[in-house]
Amino acid sequence: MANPTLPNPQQFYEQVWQLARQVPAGRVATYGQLAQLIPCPADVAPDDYHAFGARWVGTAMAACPSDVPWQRIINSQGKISPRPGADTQRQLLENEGILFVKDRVDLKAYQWRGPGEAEPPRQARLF
DNA sequence: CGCTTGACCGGAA
DNA sequence: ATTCCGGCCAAGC
Repeated sequence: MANPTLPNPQQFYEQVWQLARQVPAGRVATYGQLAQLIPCPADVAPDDYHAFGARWVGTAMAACPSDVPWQRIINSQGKISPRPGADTQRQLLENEGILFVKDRVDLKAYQWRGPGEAEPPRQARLF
C-alpha cells in the first residue's frame, strides 16, 4: 500500500453533493458541518479528516453539479467565502429569505440542523 | 513530473 | 474585533 489518502475522491464528492441537496431553502450549512456529517473514510485518519475535511468539501463544491444548491453552503464564520460570484450567492440566499447582517448570517437562526430537518420552523419572522 | 493555488477551520498574536 | 499561521489534499498549469 502506498499512501492513498482518499481511495475515491469522486465518491466523497458525491456524498458532499448528496448531503448538500438535502439542505432546504431558507437554511444554510457550513463546510465543516457537511464534513462532520459525512463519515470519515476508512483509509483516512480521523484526525486528518477533522483538520482537512472542510477543505475537501470546499473542493467538492468547486465542481458541484448544477442541481446542487451550492449557495446554501457557507463558511463557519457565517460569511460567504471571498470568490467571484459571492455577490450572486448572497442574492440567491436573500431571495430564499436569509437575512444578512454586515455580510454575515446568523448561524444560530439559519444553520441547517442536519438530515431530517426538512423545513425551517420559523421561516417568516420578518420585522 | 513538479509547483502553485484553493468555495476551510481553529487556535494564537 | 482582525490578521497570521499550520495543517497537508486535490486539481490545474
